[in-house]
Amino acid sequence: MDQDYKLNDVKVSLTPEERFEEYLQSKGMRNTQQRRNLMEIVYSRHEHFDADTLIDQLPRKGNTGYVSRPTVYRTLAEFVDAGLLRKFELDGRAVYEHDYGYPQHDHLHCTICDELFEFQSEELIALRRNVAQQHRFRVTSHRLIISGICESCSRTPRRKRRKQDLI
Amino acid sequence: MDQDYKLNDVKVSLTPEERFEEYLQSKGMRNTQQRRNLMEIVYSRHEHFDADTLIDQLPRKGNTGYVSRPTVYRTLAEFVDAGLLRKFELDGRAVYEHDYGYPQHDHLHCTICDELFEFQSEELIALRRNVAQQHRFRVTSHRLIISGICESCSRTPRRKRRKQDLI
DNA sequence: ATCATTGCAAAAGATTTGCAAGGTC
DNA sequence: GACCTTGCAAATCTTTTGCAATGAT
Repeated sequence: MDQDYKLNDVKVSLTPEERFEEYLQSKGMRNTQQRRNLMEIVYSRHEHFDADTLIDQLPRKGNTGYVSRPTVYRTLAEFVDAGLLRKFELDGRAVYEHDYGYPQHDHLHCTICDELFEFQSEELIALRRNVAQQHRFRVTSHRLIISGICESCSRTPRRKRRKQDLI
Repeated sequence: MDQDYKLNDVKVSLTPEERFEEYLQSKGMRNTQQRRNLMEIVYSRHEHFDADTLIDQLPRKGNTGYVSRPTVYRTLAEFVDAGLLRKFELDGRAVYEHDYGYPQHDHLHCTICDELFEFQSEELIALRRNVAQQHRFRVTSHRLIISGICESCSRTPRRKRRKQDLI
């Protein structure tokens, strides 16, 4: 919670909590216990996650800190809207990652262990601008995922960590 | 149905029908009327489509040429497996496009009219190779979607053609 | 005749919604 | 106190599956 919200050349003046607070105020929304609980878990580590992973990290029903499934989905959408999280689709499910205070990047996706690795490329930004210009297209964002097999899985094949396997 | 299955520098010797026939034979599978029906519709035009769009183009239940929803899904998976179609996800639903006989390309996605525009970029291939090399990653494929607003929608804003709107 | 394939009905998985009860400003 | 938010239950949307009947070779 006391992390430094700078990474590489991206600097930000507000913590994610502060920024969310601003967002809520500007929308006439309220900062509830559930939203604070989720904020804390989401920012406790810098990793890609989906709704179910997040729910698994929450206290179970009946315990303090519990947040219901619909509220998790609703709050994730708010985090995205507030610019705190970025959302994308992988194999038909939604994946979230930190956006606020983190530089633009893309992903390598290992189809064996299901891990996501980040990389940055300025050439991609140039490419994107060129393509858009040729098509007279006004770009708002892009998503590049390179799929394959990561170094570790090339050496020591591991089984894919999948939802079904956890039952 | 009598198209020329060459585009740019990609040449193929078999029609999609022939290639699918080969695939079926090699797998001990049978060429049924349903599969032929779907093949014909899928190759009647070169456009991106999803399962529902395809089903909408089929005759309704009770008419000749009808194919049930489960069979449509099963057959699309076979087309992908046979290398005839490529599949990707957009806004949580599966989108298909011609693969066999068509060159590798990526997409611009207009978030207003929901249209997909294709583009090719050799720099992207080089970029992909470089990134993979740096991460000792063995690439099998990639997917780049640039989102924004197309030329036509910048001039004459149109409403998004969405499933819900058709009811 | 054998065995793949189909259509039906139902299930499954992820996400969303209506609404009454409760919480925040 | 006004009204935003929550949790529940149920709905939705897309895709998948079990299975008996049908069809292809």
